[in-house]
Amino acid sequence: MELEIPKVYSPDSIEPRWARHWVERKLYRPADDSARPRFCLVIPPPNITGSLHMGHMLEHTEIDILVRWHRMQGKNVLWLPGSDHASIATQMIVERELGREAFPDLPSGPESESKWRREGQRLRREMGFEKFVARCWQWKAASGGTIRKQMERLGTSCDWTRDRFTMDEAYTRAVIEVFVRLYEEGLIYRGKYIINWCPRCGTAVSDLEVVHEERAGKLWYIRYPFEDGLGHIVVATTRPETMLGDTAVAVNPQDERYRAAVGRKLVLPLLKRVIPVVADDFVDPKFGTGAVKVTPAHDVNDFEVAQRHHLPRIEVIDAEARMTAEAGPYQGLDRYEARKDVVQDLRQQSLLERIEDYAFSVGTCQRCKTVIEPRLSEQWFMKMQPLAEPAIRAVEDGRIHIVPDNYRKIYLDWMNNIHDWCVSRQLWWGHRIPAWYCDECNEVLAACVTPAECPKCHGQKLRAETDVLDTWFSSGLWPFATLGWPQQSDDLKRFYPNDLMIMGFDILFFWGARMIMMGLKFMDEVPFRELYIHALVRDAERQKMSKTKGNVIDPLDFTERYGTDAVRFALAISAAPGTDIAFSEDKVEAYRAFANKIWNAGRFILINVEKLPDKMQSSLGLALAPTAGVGLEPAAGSEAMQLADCWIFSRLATVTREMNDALVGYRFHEAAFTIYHFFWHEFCDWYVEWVKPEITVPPKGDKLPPAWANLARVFDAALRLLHPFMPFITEELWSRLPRGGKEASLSLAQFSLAGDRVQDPVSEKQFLTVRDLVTTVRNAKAEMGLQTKKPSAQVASEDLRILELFRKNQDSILRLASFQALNFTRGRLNAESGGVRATTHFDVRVFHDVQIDPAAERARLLKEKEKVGKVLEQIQKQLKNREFMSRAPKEVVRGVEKRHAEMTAQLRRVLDTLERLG
RNA sequence: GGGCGGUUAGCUCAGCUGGUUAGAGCGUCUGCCUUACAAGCAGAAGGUCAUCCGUUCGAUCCGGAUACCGCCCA
Repeated sequence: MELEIPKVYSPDSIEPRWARHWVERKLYRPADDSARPRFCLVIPPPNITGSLHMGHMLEHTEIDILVRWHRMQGKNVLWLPGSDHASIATQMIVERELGREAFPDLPSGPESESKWRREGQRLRREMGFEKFVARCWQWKAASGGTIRKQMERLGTSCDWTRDRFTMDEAYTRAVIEVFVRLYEEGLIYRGKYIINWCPRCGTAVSDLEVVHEERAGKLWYIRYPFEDGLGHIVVATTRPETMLGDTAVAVNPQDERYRAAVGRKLVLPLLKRVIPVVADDFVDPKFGTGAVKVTPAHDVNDFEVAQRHHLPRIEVIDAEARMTAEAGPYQGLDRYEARKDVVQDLRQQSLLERIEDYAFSVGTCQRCKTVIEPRLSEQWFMKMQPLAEPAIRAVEDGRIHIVPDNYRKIYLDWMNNIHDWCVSRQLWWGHRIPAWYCDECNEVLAACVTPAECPKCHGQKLRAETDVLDTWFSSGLWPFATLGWPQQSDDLKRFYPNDLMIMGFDILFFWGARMIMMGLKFMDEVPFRELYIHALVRDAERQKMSKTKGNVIDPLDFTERYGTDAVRFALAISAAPGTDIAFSEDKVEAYRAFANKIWNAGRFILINVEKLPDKMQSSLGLALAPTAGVGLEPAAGSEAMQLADCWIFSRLATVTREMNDALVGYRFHEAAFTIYHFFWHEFCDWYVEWVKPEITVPPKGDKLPPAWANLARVFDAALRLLHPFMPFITEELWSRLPRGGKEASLSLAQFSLAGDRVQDPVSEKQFLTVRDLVTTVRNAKAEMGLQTKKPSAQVASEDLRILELFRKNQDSILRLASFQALNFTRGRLNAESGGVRATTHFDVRVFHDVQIDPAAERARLLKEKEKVGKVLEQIQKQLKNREFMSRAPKEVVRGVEKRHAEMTAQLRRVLDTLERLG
């Protein structure tokens, strides 16, 4: 019979079964017509190209803990899952796949990668829009569900019947609706500005998608001669090849050195174009020579300078980062080849004054790491300031609460310095911008349905926009578009605004900020009440995990080896708000051990349940029936039992409250630690050990012993508290307990059973005193080398109540400390024969027949003397301090005084013993 | 350049608004296969809370400076 419950917990035989069960039974659909309070959040949608990484695992663990916790508190819970279409990433993957099919025999490596990619891009254009997008859908159907499968396996308790995708038909309608409305209100506009261009992806990207990197570079000092042949100006640049597009040189108007030069003309080296010297405040006199070249078509700042001074904009670098015809002899060269040639030519013409080493920051494409080319380009933009203002107010006035608090500042900072957002992408996979150009009157129009004719000139020649929208445009609508918007659906009415959003810091601006702006704009209400920013999972050395470093930990690999519960718990107990997590295999191992501990506690109980007569088993089931759990209280038992029961039930109530408090504040680590400590070091180490005799001895009569009811209830309650953290093992053990009713799942049961009325500080204190005695004598035994012996002991105290307490609990004390007999004496013990331990409330003498090493005993006592002496010294200093005595609160002073008495007595005893020892 | 965070045991981290002897996991050492669990049990060692100055009766905690490390933004 015992073979049915293996000694070692093996999650792999249990977790997949429950994972399937939870999904198949659709347990996590909210009730349709619930009067219960609700709790709702939407997932930050993982993208379809991804597979689950440690960041998701943490995010989903945190969300799932909260969701299960709320659900177990009786709330009507919706956690809505989904994924986003990842415009650039998906297109890249599909293109590469096309390229691979074209050159299947190339070895893998970066060279082949770029060849595949280039060929894929060519093939895409060749096959055309329709076919390519069909191919993307095909890929999505085959590979886009990876994360969903992984999430299902991990037991994520979301409502899969509401799974959403950003390119679903309904969702797409929402995206189009939003675009058209914003366009009609003038919040979306089209224009030619400097944007971030990725030459490799062949598309514009937003500021947020550019990653700045410090690089070692050079500063080239170039001479620009004056047209009149009288001298020259030296300009410094990090990008000499862009000089071909210069249309001016700028200096600061306050700069004395150049005052006379302003207004004069220069001859642009190499191309011999005549350009003016202009004065502009933007120029930093301390940079380089204080004179900078102005390249309006290839630099944001220069673009603005050019606007102010009405300078022409000459494009010298094209979409593939090659030099244009405007670059004259350099036409067709790649930007870096051109740099080399330009520098060489300048040197030859003695126009290169010097070259300095210079560390500069360069923007790279978040996707492909290619250096971004700032480029003049016609794109669609979104005006952000009008949208940002309400979003700022919502956070400032507390309608949205950002946790941890420091992110609030970061959010506000970003919002206050917001720039317009380039939302168009020169890609095919994504939401096509619903705009048309009239070839007859040049009108630009946006509409939800394809217009038949130009509303302005009634012309028929309408050309559809081919650009798609930035993926993040659609993500901004996620909290309401997933619920059916623009329809006024029931879900939308019931679940908007969401209660919470949990996301990583890396997407605070991409998503969090934009969701807030869009929610306020289109729903006139915040998208969520709280925004919790979770930490970053790093490796054991606190390094960021990255594929290039090769330090990525695959959560699924760990899950297979250690169990989902162990990985979840390791994450949860490390998840202090605002602190990154140093994750390691050691940690997961430690919490696998915890799972094993839980398993064995369950094993102990279940093995012994089996031994109970059937009748008692059903009584036990009744004791655990849901109705019986209300206001959980210990059943009356013997006096000794009663003490442990009152203690553990009281602790249970405290632990429950502490966990609730911790979870309200997103202190996952605290909640996890609280239940860990309770389960292992209180329930297992003390309670189970205490009640063991009553559980393992076959019960007499046919009434269920109260010890049984109590043990089962505490275990049951502990499983409930643990469930949000370790859903699998708790579900398994809970389902194996005898039970009166037939509940579908622990995940739908009540979280907390213990009410505050079982709080019992007196019993708690008494129990701790008894525990103190056990620990003290165990310690004495160990230090005297008596671990294998079963000695007797004498216990003395001046407090008769303590002696009485010990006497009442004598049997348990003897058993737990492994002693033969105890006798009790009023007063204190002297130390003549050694083996005495003194504590604040009692003394203990361990009788022994072994020779105690007097030197070791002496050393121990000297150490104690020193320790106590030090503490005492501090206390005395405090007590002598008049200011402390008069100013500190009375309780604190009283506490110190009490402690002074205790420590004095203890020191005296130690000195005594030392003296007797000789 | 602007802003933010960190520095606590050998390692990784807790320590919630200042108040008894600063905690945990892992690691280390000692003794145990005690009939739930060796992924375990019992016990132990290990910290001038980065440095300096200040506020306070009292500072790991509050303020300032320094050093080192890290992050974000431009």
